Amino acid sequence: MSFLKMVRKLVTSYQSLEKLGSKYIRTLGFTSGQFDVIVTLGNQPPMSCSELAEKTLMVKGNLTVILDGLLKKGLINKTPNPIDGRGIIVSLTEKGEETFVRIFNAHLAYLEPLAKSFSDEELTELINNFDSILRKIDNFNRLDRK
Amino acid sequence: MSFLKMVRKLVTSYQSLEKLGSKYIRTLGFTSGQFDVIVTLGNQPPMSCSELAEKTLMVKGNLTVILDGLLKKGLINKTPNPIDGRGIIVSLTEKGEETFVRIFNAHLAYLEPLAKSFSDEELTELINNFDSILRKIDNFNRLDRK
DNA sequence: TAATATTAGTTCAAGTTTGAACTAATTGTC
DNA sequence: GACAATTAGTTCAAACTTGAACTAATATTA
Repeated sequence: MSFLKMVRKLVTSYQSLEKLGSKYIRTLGFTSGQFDVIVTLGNQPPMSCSELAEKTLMVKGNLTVILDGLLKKGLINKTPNPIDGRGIIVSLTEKGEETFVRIFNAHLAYLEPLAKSFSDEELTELINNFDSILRKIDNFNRLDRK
Repeated sequence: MSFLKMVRKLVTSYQSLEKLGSKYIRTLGFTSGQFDVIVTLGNQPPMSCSELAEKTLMVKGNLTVILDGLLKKGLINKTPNPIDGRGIIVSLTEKGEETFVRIFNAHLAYLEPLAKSFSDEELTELINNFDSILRKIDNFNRLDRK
Protein backbone atom coordinates (compact mmCIF):
# COMPACT_ATOMS: atom_id res chain seq x y z
CA MET A 1 0.00 0.00 0.00
CA SER A 2 2.87 2.38 0.56
CA PHE A 3 3.74 1.92 -3.09
CA LEU A 4 0.78 4.12 -3.91
CA LYS A 5 1.81 6.60 -1.27
CA MET A 6 5.20 6.77 -2.91
CA VAL A 7 3.62 7.24 -6.34
CA ARG A 8 1.36 9.98 -5.05
CA LYS A 9 4.33 11.81 -3.61
CA LEU A 10 6.28 11.41 -6.81
CA VAL A 11 3.35 12.82 -8.73
CA THR A 12 2.96 15.73 -6.34
CA SER A 13 6.68 16.47 -6.45
CA TYR A 14 6.61 16.53 -10.21
CA GLN A 15 3.47 18.63 -10.42
CA SER A 16 4.76 21.18 -7.94
CA LEU A 17 8.03 21.47 -9.79
CA GLU A 18 6.33 21.60 -13.16
CA LYS A 19 3.91 24.28 -12.04
CA LEU A 20 6.75 26.37 -10.75
CA GLY A 21 8.82 25.83 -13.85
CA SER A 22 6.13 26.32 -16.46
CA LYS A 23 4.93 29.54 -14.88
CA TYR A 24 8.39 30.93 -15.35
CA ILE A 25 8.88 29.47 -18.81
CA ARG A 26 5.69 31.21 -19.95
CA THR A 27 7.10 34.54 -18.90
CA LEU A 28 9.95 33.78 -21.29
CA GLY A 29 7.42 33.29 -24.10
CA PHE A 30 7.57 29.52 -24.49
CA THR A 31 5.27 26.62 -23.75
CA SER A 32 6.66 23.74 -21.70
CA GLY A 33 6.67 21.63 -24.82
CA GLN A 34 8.73 24.14 -26.76
CA PHE A 35 11.10 24.57 -23.86
CA ASP A 36 11.47 20.82 -23.59
CA VAL A 37 12.40 20.51 -27.24
CA ILE A 38 14.84 23.40 -27.16
CA VAL A 39 16.60 22.07 -24.09
CA THR A 40 16.74 18.57 -25.52
CA LEU A 41 18.23 19.84 -28.76
CA GLY A 42 20.55 22.23 -26.96
CA ASN A 43 22.45 19.45 -25.27
CA GLN A 44 22.75 17.00 -28.12
CA PRO A 45 23.70 16.69 -31.75
CA PRO A 46 20.83 17.17 -34.25
CA MET A 47 18.36 14.33 -34.22
CA SER A 48 15.30 12.88 -35.92
CA CYS A 49 11.72 13.49 -34.86
CA SER A 50 11.43 9.97 -33.53
CA GLU A 51 14.45 10.43 -31.36
CA LEU A 52 13.18 13.77 -30.14
CA ALA A 53 9.77 12.28 -29.39
CA GLU A 54 11.37 9.46 -27.47
CA LYS A 55 13.57 11.74 -25.41
CA THR A 56 10.78 14.16 -24.57
CA LEU A 57 8.16 11.43 -24.21
CA MET A 58 5.83 13.32 -26.53
CA VAL A 59 3.53 11.71 -29.06
CA LYS A 60 4.64 12.36 -32.59
CA GLY A 61 1.58 14.39 -33.49
CA ASN A 62 2.28 16.86 -30.76
CA LEU A 63 5.93 17.07 -31.67
CA THR A 64 5.05 18.09 -35.22
CA VAL A 65 2.94 20.95 -33.88
CA ILE A 66 5.66 22.09 -31.51
CA LEU A 67 8.31 21.95 -34.22
CA ASP A 68 6.03 24.03 -36.46
CA GLY A 69 5.91 26.67 -33.76
CA LEU A 70 9.67 26.68 -33.30
CA LEU A 71 10.16 26.77 -37.07
CA LYS A 72 7.96 29.86 -37.30
CA LYS A 73 10.05 31.49 -34.60
CA GLY A 74 13.17 30.66 -36.59
CA LEU A 75 14.67 28.58 -33.81
CA ILE A 76 15.07 25.24 -35.57
CA ASN A 77 15.94 23.80 -38.97
CA LYS A 78 14.35 20.78 -40.51
CA THR A 79 16.60 19.18 -43.09
CA PRO A 80 15.94 15.94 -44.97
CA ASN A 81 17.77 12.95 -43.57
CA PRO A 82 20.31 11.97 -46.24
CA ILE A 83 20.33 8.36 -45.07
CA ASP A 84 16.58 7.86 -44.74
CA GLY A 85 14.26 9.53 -47.22
CA ARG A 86 11.32 9.29 -44.84
CA GLY A 87 13.00 11.17 -42.09
CA ILE A 88 14.16 14.66 -41.23
CA ILE A 89 16.88 15.97 -38.98
CA VAL A 90 16.02 18.68 -36.51
CA SER A 91 18.68 21.11 -35.36
CA LEU A 92 18.80 24.45 -33.60
CA THR A 93 19.49 27.50 -35.75
CA GLU A 94 22.01 30.03 -34.52
CA LYS A 95 19.13 31.99 -33.07
CA GLY A 96 17.90 28.76 -31.53
CA GLU A 97 21.27 28.14 -29.89
CA GLU A 98 21.31 31.64 -28.49
CA THR A 99 17.79 31.17 -27.22
CA PHE A 100 18.75 27.88 -25.65
CA VAL A 101 21.64 29.41 -23.74
CA ARG A 102 19.58 32.38 -22.70
CA ILE A 103 16.49 30.60 -21.43
CA PHE A 104 18.43 27.73 -19.97
CA ASN A 105 20.53 30.08 -17.91
CA ALA A 106 17.57 32.22 -16.98
CA HIS A 107 15.73 29.15 -15.84
CA LEU A 108 18.74 28.00 -13.89
CA ALA A 109 19.13 31.36 -12.21
CA TYR A 110 15.48 31.40 -11.32
CA LEU A 111 15.71 27.97 -9.72
CA GLU A 112 19.04 28.60 -8.05
CA PRO A 113 17.65 29.12 -4.55
CA LEU A 114 15.90 25.78 -4.86
CA ALA A 115 18.97 24.07 -6.31
CA LYS A 116 21.14 25.35 -3.49
CA SER A 117 18.89 23.78 -0.90
CA PHE A 118 20.02 20.33 -2.04
CA SER A 119 23.39 19.00 -0.94
CA ASP A 120 25.52 16.98 -3.34
CA GLU A 121 24.90 13.84 -1.31
CA GLU A 122 21.17 14.36 -1.45
CA LEU A 123 21.26 14.86 -5.19
CA THR A 124 23.32 11.73 -5.70
CA GLU A 125 20.91 9.74 -3.60
CA LEU A 126 17.91 11.14 -5.44
CA ILE A 127 19.43 10.41 -8.81
CA ASN A 128 20.06 6.83 -7.74
CA ASN A 129 16.49 6.60 -6.51
CA PHE A 130 15.11 7.75 -9.82
CA ASP A 131 17.37 5.44 -11.76
CA SER A 132 16.05 2.57 -9.74
CA ILE A 133 12.45 3.64 -10.32
CA LEU A 134 13.08 3.99 -14.03
CA ARG A 135 14.67 0.55 -14.23
CA LYS A 136 11.67 -0.98 -12.53
CA ILE A 137 9.22 0.76 -14.80
CA ASP A 138 11.23 -0.46 -17.76
CA ASN A 139 11.00 -4.01 -16.50
CA PHE A 140 7.30 -3.65 -15.94
CA ASN A 141 6.78 -2.35 -19.45
CA ARG A 142 8.71 -5.26 -20.85
CA LEU A 143 6.53 -7.73 -18.96
CA ASP A 144 3.36 -5.82 -19.82
CA ARG A 145 4.06 -5.89 -23.52
CA LYS A 146 4.26 -9.66 -23.59
CA MET B 1 24.52 21.08 -12.21
CA SER B 2 23.39 17.71 -10.91
CA PHE B 3 20.32 19.46 -9.59
CA LEU B 4 19.09 19.62 -13.16
CA LYS B 5 20.03 16.03 -13.74
CA MET B 6 17.94 15.10 -10.74
CA VAL B 7 15.03 17.18 -12.02
CA ARG B 8 15.25 15.60 -15.45
CA LYS B 9 15.12 12.16 -13.89
CA LEU B 10 12.22 13.14 -11.70
CA VAL B 11 10.38 14.37 -14.76
CA THR B 12 11.15 11.23 -16.72
CA SER B 13 10.09 9.00 -13.84
CA TYR B 14 6.84 10.85 -13.53
CA GLN B 15 6.16 10.86 -17.24
CA SER B 16 6.88 7.16 -17.60
CA LEU B 17 4.64 6.33 -14.70
CA GLU B 18 1.92 8.68 -15.89
CA LYS B 19 2.02 7.28 -19.40
CA LEU B 20 1.70 3.78 -18.08
CA GLY B 21 -1.07 4.74 -15.68
CA SER B 22 -3.12 6.93 -17.99
CA LYS B 23 -3.09 4.36 -20.76
CA TYR B 24 -4.72 1.95 -18.39
CA ILE B 25 -7.09 4.49 -16.89
CA ARG B 26 -8.39 5.27 -20.37
CA THR B 27 -9.28 1.65 -20.90
CA LEU B 28 -11.45 2.03 -17.78
CA GLY B 29 -13.25 4.95 -19.42
CA PHE B 30 -11.80 7.84 -17.44
CA THR B 31 -9.42 10.69 -18.09
CA SER B 32 -6.50 11.18 -15.70
CA GLY B 33 -8.25 14.26 -14.35
CA GLN B 34 -11.41 12.36 -13.59
CA PHE B 35 -9.48 9.52 -12.04
CA ASP B 36 -7.55 11.99 -9.92
CA VAL B 37 -10.72 13.55 -8.60
CA ILE B 38 -12.41 10.23 -7.88
CA VAL B 39 -9.40 8.88 -6.04
CA THR B 40 -9.01 12.09 -4.06
CA LEU B 41 -12.66 12.04 -3.05
CA GLY B 42 -12.60 8.31 -2.39
CA ASN B 43 -10.12 8.62 0.42
CA GLN B 44 -11.47 11.68 2.15
CA PRO B 45 -14.64 13.22 3.52
CA PRO B 46 -16.58 15.44 1.07
CA MET B 47 -14.84 18.68 0.30
CA SER B 48 -15.13 22.01 -1.45
CA CYS B 49 -13.93 22.74 -4.97
CA SER B 50 -11.10 24.83 -3.63
CA GLU B 51 -9.90 22.00 -1.46
CA LEU B 52 -10.20 19.57 -4.33
CA ALA B 53 -8.32 21.91 -6.62
CA GLU B 54 -5.58 22.29 -4.07
CA LYS B 55 -5.20 18.57 -3.50
CA THR B 56 -5.18 17.70 -7.19
CA LEU B 57 -3.17 20.78 -8.19
CA MET B 58 -5.69 21.64 -10.87
CA VAL B 59 -6.78 25.13 -11.79
CA LYS B 60 -10.34 25.85 -10.78
CA GLY B 61 -11.59 26.25 -14.33
CA ASN B 62 -10.47 22.77 -15.22
CA LEU B 63 -11.93 21.31 -12.06
CA THR B 64 -15.36 22.70 -12.97
CA VAL B 65 -15.19 20.93 -16.32
CA ILE B 66 -14.10 17.65 -14.76
CA LEU B 67 -16.80 17.82 -12.11
CA ASP B 68 -19.36 18.45 -14.85
CA GLY B 69 -18.26 15.25 -16.54
CA LEU B 70 -18.45 13.24 -13.33
CA LEU B 71 -21.84 14.77 -12.56
CA LYS B 72 -23.15 13.67 -15.93
CA LYS B 73 -21.91 10.16 -15.19
CA GLY B 74 -23.75 10.27 -11.88
CA LEU B 75 -20.58 9.74 -9.86
CA ILE B 76 -20.59 12.86 -7.70
CA ASN B 77 -23.01 15.15 -5.90
CA LYS B 78 -22.68 18.90 -5.65
CA THR B 79 -24.53 20.25 -2.65
CA PRO B 80 -24.53 23.85 -1.46
CA ASN B 81 -22.21 24.50 1.45
CA PRO B 82 -24.49 25.33 4.40
CA ILE B 83 -21.78 27.40 6.07
CA ASP B 84 -20.66 29.38 3.03
CA GLY B 85 -23.24 30.46 0.47
CA ARG B 86 -20.61 30.86 -2.23
CA GLY B 87 -19.34 27.33 -1.97
CA ILE B 88 -20.42 23.81 -2.75
CA ILE B 89 -19.50 20.47 -1.26
CA VAL B 90 -18.49 17.70 -3.59
CA SER B 91 -19.05 14.10 -2.58
CA LEU B 92 -19.12 10.73 -4.30
CA THR B 93 -22.54 9.20 -4.95
CA GLU B 94 -23.05 5.56 -4.13
CA LYS B 95 -22.27 4.76 -7.73
CA GLY B 96 -19.21 6.97 -7.37
CA GLU B 97 -18.04 5.04 -4.33
CA GLU B 98 -18.48 1.76 -6.16
CA THR B 99 -16.61 3.14 -9.10
CA PHE B 100 -13.83 4.35 -6.85
CA VAL B 101 -13.39 0.94 -5.27
CA ARG B 102 -13.56 -0.78 -8.62
CA ILE B 103 -11.11 1.35 -10.57
CA PHE B 104 -8.82 1.82 -7.63
CA ASN B 105 -8.49 -1.92 -7.17
CA ALA B 106 -8.23 -2.54 -10.88
CA HIS B 107 -5.48 0.03 -11.11
CA LEU B 108 -3.74 -1.53 -8.15
CA ALA B 109 -3.95 -4.99 -9.63
CA TYR B 110 -2.59 -3.75 -12.90
CA LEU B 111 0.37 -2.13 -11.20
CA GLU B 112 0.98 -4.97 -8.79
CA PRO B 113 3.99 -6.42 -10.60
CA LEU B 114 5.58 -3.00 -10.45
CA ALA B 115 4.62 -2.47 -6.81
CA LYS B 116 6.11 -5.80 -5.83
CA SER B 117 9.46 -4.86 -7.28
CA PHE B 118 9.91 -2.30 -4.49
CA SER B 119 10.92 -3.44 -1.03
CA ASP B 120 9.41 -1.78 2.03
CA GLU B 121 12.75 -0.20 2.86
CA GLU B 122 13.03 1.27 -0.62
CA LEU B 123 9.54 2.68 -0.43
CA THR B 124 10.19 4.26 2.94
CA GLU B 125 13.37 5.83 1.66
CA LEU B 126 11.65 7.12 -1.46
CA ILE B 127 8.78 8.58 0.50
CA ASN B 128 11.19 10.37 2.82
CA ASN B 129 13.11 11.71 -0.11
CA PHE B 130 10.02 13.00 -1.84
CA ASP B 131 8.89 14.63 1.37
CA SER B 132 12.20 16.40 1.49
CA ILE B 133 11.82 17.58 -2.12
CA LEU B 134 8.31 18.82 -1.40
CA ARG B 135 9.47 20.72 1.66
CA LYS B 136 12.17 22.43 -0.35
CA ILE B 137 9.78 23.39 -3.12
CA ASP B 138 7.44 24.78 -0.50
CA ASN B 139 10.21 26.90 0.93
CA PHE B 140 11.15 28.11 -2.51
CA ASN B 141 7.57 29.08 -3.26
CA ARG B 142 7.40 31.00 -0.03
CA LEU B 143 10.55 32.92 -0.87
CA ASP B 144 9.45 33.45 -4.46
CA ARG B 145 6.15 34.95 -3.45
CA LYS B 146 7.80 37.69 -1.43
C1' DT C 1 -23.53 49.38 8.47
C1' DA C 2 -21.83 50.84 4.03
C1' DA C 3 -17.96 50.51 1.10
C1' DT C 4 -14.25 47.79 -0.29
C1' DA C 5 -11.53 43.76 -0.70
C1' DT C 6 -11.32 38.97 -0.92
C1' DT C 7 -12.89 34.34 -1.99
C1' DA C 8 -15.84 30.44 -4.33
C1' DG C 9 -17.07 28.74 -8.35
C1' DT C 10 -18.35 29.29 -13.49
C1' DT C 11 -17.74 30.55 -18.22
C1' DC C 12 -15.41 30.96 -22.35
C1' DA C 13 -11.92 31.60 -25.85
C1' DA C 14 -7.41 30.41 -27.02
C1' DG C 15 -3.93 27.20 -26.82
C1' DT C 16 -2.22 22.43 -26.13
C1' DT C 17 -2.35 17.44 -26.40
C1' DT C 18 -3.90 13.06 -27.92
C1' DG C 19 -4.74 9.29 -30.94
C1' DA C 20 -6.09 7.53 -35.14
C1' DA C 21 -5.91 7.73 -40.02
C1' DC C 22 -2.93 8.96 -43.66
C1' DT C 23 1.23 9.41 -47.15
C1' DA C 24 5.63 8.19 -48.33
C1' DA C 25 9.84 5.71 -47.81
C1' DT C 26 12.35 1.64 -46.24
C1' DT C 27 13.09 -3.11 -44.72
C1' DG C 28 12.28 -7.93 -44.83
C1' DT C 29 11.02 -12.16 -47.17
C1' DC C 30 9.96 -15.23 -50.54
C1' DG D 1 13.10 -7.80 -57.48
C1' DA D 2 8.19 -7.62 -56.08
C1' DC D 3 4.99 -7.66 -52.18
C1' DA D 4 3.88 -7.21 -47.53
C1' DA D 5 5.12 -5.29 -43.19
C1' DT D 6 7.24 -1.69 -40.73
C1' DT D 7 8.71 2.99 -39.79
C1' DA D 8 8.96 8.39 -40.29
C1' DG D 9 6.49 12.17 -40.11
C1' DT D 10 1.96 14.87 -40.93
C1' DT D 11 -2.84 15.99 -40.49
C1' DC D 12 -6.98 16.68 -38.21
C1' DA D 13 -10.86 16.35 -35.09
C1' DA D 14 -11.96 15.65 -30.47
C1' DA D 15 -10.68 16.20 -25.86
C1' DC D 16 -8.28 18.59 -22.31
C1' DT D 17 -6.17 22.58 -19.97
C1' DT D 18 -5.26 27.27 -19.00
C1' DG D 19 -6.03 31.86 -17.53
C1' DA D 20 -8.65 35.82 -17.42
C1' DA D 21 -13.05 37.88 -16.87
C1' DC D 22 -17.26 37.30 -14.54
C1' DT D 23 -21.16 36.62 -10.80
C1' DA D 24 -22.29 36.00 -6.28
C1' DA D 25 -21.30 35.69 -1.46
C1' DT D 26 -18.50 36.63 2.55
C1' DA D 27 -14.85 39.29 5.26
C1' DT D 28 -12.82 43.42 6.49
C1' DT D 29 -12.63 48.20 7.77
C1' DA D 30 -13.59 52.47 8.96
